[in-house]
Amino acid sequence: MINKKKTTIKDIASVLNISPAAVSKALHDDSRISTKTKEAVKKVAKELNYQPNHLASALRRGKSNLVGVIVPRTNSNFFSSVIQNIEEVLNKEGYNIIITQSNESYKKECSNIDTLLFTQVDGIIASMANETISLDYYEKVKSKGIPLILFDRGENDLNVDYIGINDYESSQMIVEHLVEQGCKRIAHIGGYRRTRIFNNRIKGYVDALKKYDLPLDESLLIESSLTLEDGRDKMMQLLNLKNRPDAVYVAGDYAALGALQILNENNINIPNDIALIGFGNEPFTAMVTPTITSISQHSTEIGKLAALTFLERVNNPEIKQTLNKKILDAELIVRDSSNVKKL
Amino acid sequence: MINKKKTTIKDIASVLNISPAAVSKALHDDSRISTKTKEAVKKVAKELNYQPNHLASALRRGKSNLVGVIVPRTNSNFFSSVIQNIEEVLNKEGYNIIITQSNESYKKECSNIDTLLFTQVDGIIASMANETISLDYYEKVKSKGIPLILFDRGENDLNVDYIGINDYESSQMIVEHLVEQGCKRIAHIGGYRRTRIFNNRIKGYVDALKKYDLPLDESLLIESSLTLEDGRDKMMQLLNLKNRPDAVYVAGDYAALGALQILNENNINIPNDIALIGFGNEPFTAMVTPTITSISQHSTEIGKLAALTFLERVNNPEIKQTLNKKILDAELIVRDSSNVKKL
DNA sequence: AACGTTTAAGCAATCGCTTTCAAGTAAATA
DNA sequence: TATTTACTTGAAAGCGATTGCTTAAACGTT
Repeated sequence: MINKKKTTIKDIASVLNISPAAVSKALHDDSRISTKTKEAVKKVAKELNYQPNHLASALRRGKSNLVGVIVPRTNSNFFSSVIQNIEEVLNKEGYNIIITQSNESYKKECSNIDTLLFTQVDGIIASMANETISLDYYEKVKSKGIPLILFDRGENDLNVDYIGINDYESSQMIVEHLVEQGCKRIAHIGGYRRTRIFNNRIKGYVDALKKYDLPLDESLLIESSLTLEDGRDKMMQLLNLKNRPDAVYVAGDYAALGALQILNENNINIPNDIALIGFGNEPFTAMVTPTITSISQHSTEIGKLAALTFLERVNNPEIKQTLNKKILDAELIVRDSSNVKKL
Repeated sequence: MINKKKTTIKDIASVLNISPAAVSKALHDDSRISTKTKEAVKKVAKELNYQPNHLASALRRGKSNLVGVIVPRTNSNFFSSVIQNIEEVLNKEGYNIIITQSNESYKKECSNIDTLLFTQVDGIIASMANETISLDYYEKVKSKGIPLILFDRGENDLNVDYIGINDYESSQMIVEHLVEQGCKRIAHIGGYRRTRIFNNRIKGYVDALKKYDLPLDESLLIESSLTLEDGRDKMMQLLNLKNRPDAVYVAGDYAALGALQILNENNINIPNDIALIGFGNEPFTAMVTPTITSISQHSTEIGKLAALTFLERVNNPEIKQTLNKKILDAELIVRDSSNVKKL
């Protein structure tokens, strides 16, 4: 039968007639061990198919080399791309990641945090659920003294690292672009105001209108959960206005898709009757008809930066955790849904 | 300052003047401990904000309560849904999952396996990368004696558990449906033959043609990587035939989307000129114009079954690992791209 | 020749928790 | 009263790897 007993450093030690301690040191290229012994140890280790017991070393060193990642869902191009880049950077440094999903639920997010703390992760990188308002649980993480890095959804007053894009500026770019297309009545289906990033997008929208001398019509500024369904509802609401908008900027791609469906179903010409812009640059924005203009959030950079920020923290525990915002510039990807000239 | 020293069972023990052993037992509701002591222990544990050290108990018990999951990518509705359901079932049983992505690369998949073994996972649930042919690495997992469960991509000769849908039958359903729509020249853009599931789809397609007395035209049966790009290329290839097909069944939704783009770009009426069917029921199939008929793979059930299968294995280690296929029936979701009658 | 320095490896204590076995106490039985 | 029996708890031995402290030998230096 197959040998199921795992080989330990003790086994290697007894083969070579040296102590387990020497084996451990040899495997870590400790300078106190001779090259000859090191080679012998490594050779035997390979022969016995030795696999270090991560749990034991983690216990001893008080480090699990595991990093927890919390995202609202993995089923989104943005998050899965962020995750992939976090993983790439951290794997190189010997860390593994544990991914958990909150499904936009605060309760699930809390239990995720518990799970991760229970697993003795060395740090947590998270993007908060839409629902999340209370920060108790994140305070808990902070109080454990392990690095906490937030991205995208998570700008906050927790005094921890944050990585995101410039939402305010993004809104400005969008409005500017729409104005260039000749739009005068620009609506905004925004996210929940209590979420910082959505609030920033709203602020950017409002200020941009002011900048271009466009009146702010309260009926054109709508708060939404930004799901596909709600995008449909809110778009319908806009269509029912006596004075319809000539452009709609939706703060999320899924909701933008819902809006697009309503427009198509009502045979409204996009972008000539109403131009449409989303946010997030999900792949489907380039797949639907017409393709949807959107904002790219630089998921690659965000992921890498988040990972690097964690590494910085974990390698310099003496530096006190403080607010450290890294804000990236976003990019407007112009597609058919807002490209009036082209049509 | 915040108390960063973690409380251990020793701390609780010393507060109550009992032994750490008693505390351990009390926390596990061991019958040998009096109710009074248990209550006292739990109260103190809460007061001291005790969090069990997972590493220590895992080391001691030789179980990490971690399950590794390997998927080609999380950025797909199918996989992310499977993952979510695996997580749901396993969390209830006290397991956490570590998700890794292979990005369809065999090399990455191997390193993922190494990572997971290193992390001392109690089992691995995986769907193999497209590239994966050699099974050495999975043999390695098997030889470690930890449960290995494969799903979707992974039907194999490894003699391990496998959960998937009935690909052969799915193809039959698709062809049957197309025949009902009046199609006579049905093309199939299939996946790589070496991958069992794609081969099964091809077989189902071929046999179904026979069943309905349709001739098998080799130029209508194409092997593809099933990426969006390749879907475009292969669709183009079909359009260039002297004798075009009147229906195309694509073995993957992304490639089907590519095909749809080409058809739209060439102003070919879907489904009247050419009907189109995908596979996987990715959300975007319901978002594009026209919506794409596709096969739902019951990701929910697959995830749950995979998790339950793992639990069965891990709770009955005495039962030898054997081939144990669980094949679910798939469901055809008819949409505009193949609904001739409706238009 | 005497002593300090390097180099190479071992010893033993931990990390925090679990588990077996024995022991102590109280209650029950003979 | 003596002996079981049941019930609680404690002591101690690890799980496997790491690490500070020693030791022992080899090497140099006056």
